[in-house]
Amino acid sequence: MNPLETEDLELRARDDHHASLRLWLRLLSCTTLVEDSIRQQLREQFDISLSRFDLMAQLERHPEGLTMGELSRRMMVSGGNTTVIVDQLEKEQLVQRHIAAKDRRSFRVLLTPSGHKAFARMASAHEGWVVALFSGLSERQQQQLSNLLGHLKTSIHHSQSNPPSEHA
Amino acid sequence: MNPLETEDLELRARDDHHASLRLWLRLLSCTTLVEDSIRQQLREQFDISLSRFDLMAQLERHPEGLTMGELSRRMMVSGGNTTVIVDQLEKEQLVQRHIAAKDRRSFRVLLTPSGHKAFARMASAHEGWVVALFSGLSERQQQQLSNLLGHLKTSIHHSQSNPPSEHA
DNA sequence: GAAAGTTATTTCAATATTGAAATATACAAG
DNA sequence: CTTGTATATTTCAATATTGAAATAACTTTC
Repeated sequence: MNPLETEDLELRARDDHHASLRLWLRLLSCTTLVEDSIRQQLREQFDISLSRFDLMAQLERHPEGLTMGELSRRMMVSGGNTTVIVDQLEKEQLVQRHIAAKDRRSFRVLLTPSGHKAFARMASAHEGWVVALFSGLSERQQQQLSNLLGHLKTSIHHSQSNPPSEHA
Repeated sequence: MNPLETEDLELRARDDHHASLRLWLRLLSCTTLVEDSIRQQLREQFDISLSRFDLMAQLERHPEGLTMGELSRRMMVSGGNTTVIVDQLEKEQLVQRHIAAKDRRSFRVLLTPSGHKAFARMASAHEGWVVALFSGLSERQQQQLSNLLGHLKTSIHHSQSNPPSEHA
């Protein structure tokens, strides 16, 4: 390989790096835009935090309930944080800790009937906001975006469980 | 329009909604994965927070310096937060508040020489992590993803300055 | 050149989040 | 049974972030 080719490759590589970096900044800024908008709407219209809404959304999808650990993992937050949020929601009787007979270390967290009702009201508005925020993309573009993000997610998960060796 | 057609449209609409929701959750989860990974690496290898790194990155790109307001807007965080971060970095002499003769309300924040040096070291490692995290996507896929996110970002910004009227 | 309004930053109190240590229960091996 | 180890949750202190009020400097208008 002659010097010129080497230089070309290095330039290419450097450009790729900058491209990945730009891509990451763009990804971050889109997420922040959407997240801030939703957070603000939830606060204004329902006086609820995004975390609490998210936790209720997880429970809605799992009528059989979830343990604290499952909730933490799904929401990608610490266990300590999950405890706080569940405590708050339980105080307002929107969720309930349901002790399992089997294993007294853990329990399932469930939506109460009133939690279910409250969530239904919010979820419909929430869905509308999300649809509106993404409506600048066609259905086809959204599908593409979703596919690409799916790839990305899988590959990150995979690389984290099988980290590349440092040498060779 | 007969009942069947109505039902079809409603189903289509509902599916689209769920599609946008799923897309949003996927976007969020990719961002969280990347962000947590970078945050952890920065902490482990350089003992610095992501916020502080981000602020220095903004300054690196603007050798002429940025005002507090510009920094807040670019980093999409509150002014109060920016003050705290600049205070910390200034205490460690990585940045400097440079008073402008013109307008004594504001000033430009600049990287100091040692800040510049420290950032250069970190930036190169950081770029490597980002490249690795996105390496599951081909160059072409990254380009596509970047384009789609660019559209999304623009359309959200546009819709927020020109909010759709509620009726008609 | 005051008064009124605007812009830039900081301060402060409230809230959110993490990560580590503490607690409690379960399970497995001897 | 008891000891050791693993798992599930909570507590707690430290850190991060926001948003509103306070402060200071500038600009416009009369």
